[in-house]
Amino acid sequence: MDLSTMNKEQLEAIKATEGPLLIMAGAGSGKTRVLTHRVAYLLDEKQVPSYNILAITFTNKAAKEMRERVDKLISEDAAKMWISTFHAMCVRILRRDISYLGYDTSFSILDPLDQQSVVRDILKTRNLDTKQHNPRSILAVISNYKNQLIKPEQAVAEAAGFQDELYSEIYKDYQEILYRNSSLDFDDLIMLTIELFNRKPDVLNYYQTRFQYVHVDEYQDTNHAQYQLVQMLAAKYRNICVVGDSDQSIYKFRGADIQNILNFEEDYPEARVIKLEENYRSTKTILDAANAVIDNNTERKPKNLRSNKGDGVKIDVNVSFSEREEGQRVVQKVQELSDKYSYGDMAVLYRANAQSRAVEDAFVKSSIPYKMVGGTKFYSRMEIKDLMSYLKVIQNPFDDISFQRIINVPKRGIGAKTIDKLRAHAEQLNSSIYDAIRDADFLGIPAKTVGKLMSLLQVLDNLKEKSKYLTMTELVDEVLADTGYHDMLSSDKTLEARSRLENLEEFKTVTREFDNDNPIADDNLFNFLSDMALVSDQDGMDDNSGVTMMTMHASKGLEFPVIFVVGLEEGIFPSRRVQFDDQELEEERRLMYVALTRAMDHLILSRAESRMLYGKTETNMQSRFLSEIPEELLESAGTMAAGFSGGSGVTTGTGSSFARGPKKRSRIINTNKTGTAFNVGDKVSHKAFGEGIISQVKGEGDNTELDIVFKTAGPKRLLANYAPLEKKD
DNA sequence: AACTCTCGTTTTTTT
DNA sequence: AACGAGAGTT
Repeated sequence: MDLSTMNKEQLEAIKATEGPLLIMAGAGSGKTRVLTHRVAYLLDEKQVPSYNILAITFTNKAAKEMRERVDKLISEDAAKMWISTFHAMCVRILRRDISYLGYDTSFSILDPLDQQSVVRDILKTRNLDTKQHNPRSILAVISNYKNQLIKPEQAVAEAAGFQDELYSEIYKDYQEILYRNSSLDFDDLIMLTIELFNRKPDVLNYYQTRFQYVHVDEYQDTNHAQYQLVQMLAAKYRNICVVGDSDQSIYKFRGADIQNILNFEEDYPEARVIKLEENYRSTKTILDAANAVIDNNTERKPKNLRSNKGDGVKIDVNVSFSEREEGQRVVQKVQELSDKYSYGDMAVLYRANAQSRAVEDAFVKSSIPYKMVGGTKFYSRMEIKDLMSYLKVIQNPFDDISFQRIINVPKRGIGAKTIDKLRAHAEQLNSSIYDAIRDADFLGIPAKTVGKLMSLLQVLDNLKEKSKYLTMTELVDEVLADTGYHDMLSSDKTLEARSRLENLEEFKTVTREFDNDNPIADDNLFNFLSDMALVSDQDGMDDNSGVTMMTMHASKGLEFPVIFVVGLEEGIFPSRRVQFDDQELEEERRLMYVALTRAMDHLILSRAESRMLYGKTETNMQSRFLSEIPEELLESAGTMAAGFSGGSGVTTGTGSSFARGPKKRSRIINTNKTGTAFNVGDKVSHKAFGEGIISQVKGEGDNTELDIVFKTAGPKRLLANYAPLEKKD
């Protein structure tokens, strides 16, 4: 193994194999390289059996990459080493021993949509309104409990106040339902692994003994439960190496606790701390900008990240009139740079997925190949969810959540009433819908429907048999054929149905890949489902062919020669919701820091003066983050109106005709829609509400809101732009 | 039971 | 603007 290219600190980190070690790795400081070499060093130089090594990452991608890179470095095969995500690791552990906790080993893993339907069900049975109690926020509370390792009983006991009491009760219901369905959500995977370890010390001891060397990547992103899990695993040998950068902590919203990394030295007083501060990725200009921005955070340990490269070129800043023009500017720049860089060398980053639209449109129009990471998720498409539900039910018949999804898809004439009866019966039996169907005869379900249910059961049982000897690809085909799902879509000639069929076809590339890696075994289906549950849309498509589009969050850990950051506007980034919360604001700033430090050579920042987002046009000032970059690092031409906090004089790129063309067009579209002007006192008539009088006019242009008192329908607030209104004289 | 339409909500980020 | 839940209709 060649360590000659390592700098002093890197080398130190690689060789400090014994005892606790904290590697504070700044962006682009060769963190992954150090980690992989460290593992390789353990294997090759220290002769540690691969069996004794554990490395935990947050994404599948990181895990995969790490394994590949380690494999390249070492002489022997390291198949027995565990390199996996927290969640995949826990699935593996639970799969062996979850029966100690009373769960079935063929448990399903719920995705967020499934979770929602469980919560909705609970709200329904409790006669609660989903409008007053938002399922998503309830799930956030539940997730919080689990991250804090608080069990339902404890949550209920400690609840104070009406909402706490209610939500903790819902948590309890939720957890019971999951248990009955042999289903776990993501947070359960961690929480239950810890519970397993607590209840079965010998199981814990097995893993403690096995994993003599524990590594955790992105340690700043661990939540309390994950932290706890790591502590347990490393308690015996205390050979724990954590790597992270507190400036890149951007997942607080899902429970990440930055204190985990900040307190490492207290947790392990004997710990060594090594700082990697030499950046090999970005030009000095880019790094200076990133450092200047992050320097505005008060709650941070100062760090001195040095560039290893030259100054490079200045940072481009574009100010556009609209988000459409912003997209066109990106395209223009992409084309400019495309003789020097391939499309795969470039990435466009944005704060929220909703912003991707305008950029995507521009790419489509100019036929520039692109790929989007995340966003409208492939795996949450209806047809994919349906197929997965079939597979889940075949694997785990107790999974009522999936069963209810597919029981009448395609339409089999099994309606809400029948399902209600089955559910009630299943509850009485303390069993599943699948089982309840066997008693359908006695439940007052019409004979015709009973027949349908029976034949469905037959089909599923058959498929279960088939699953034992078919490849996943074959099984998917059989499922689609036997259940009538394929026929349902192919007989429907709409464009939508056709695209759904295409998606299912696309899905088979995933199964094919799985089949290639996995010879047929008894538990093929289980393994496939486990993999799938933990796979995100970010994984897979590794092709290097187009410009990458993704959220800044998704970009963490990646690097590109050319990076675009769009939507640098107050209210967008930083997001409106955090503008007045200092802590949240610092988290956003770290996100900006992450985004900037993804770039190697070129950084192009842009903002739009007005933006149509979520159905309305808004005008925003320049993002404070943009203003925080020293002017001398920016490429400017011409002058524009000042931005946030006095503005640093950031300007348009060219002020050329390019900027004006779309400007006009957008304006025309806006005025066309608005049409008539409305004033207080005007009499109007509305398609549905009838006659009324305008009592107030708020906002302007697209945003004009009208308060109207209707004769019969009473007072309403309407958007002038969209309401079917006619002015009367 | 299936379909259609309307209404209201949503929009941060995700393993 | 887009989407989904729920109500109302056939």
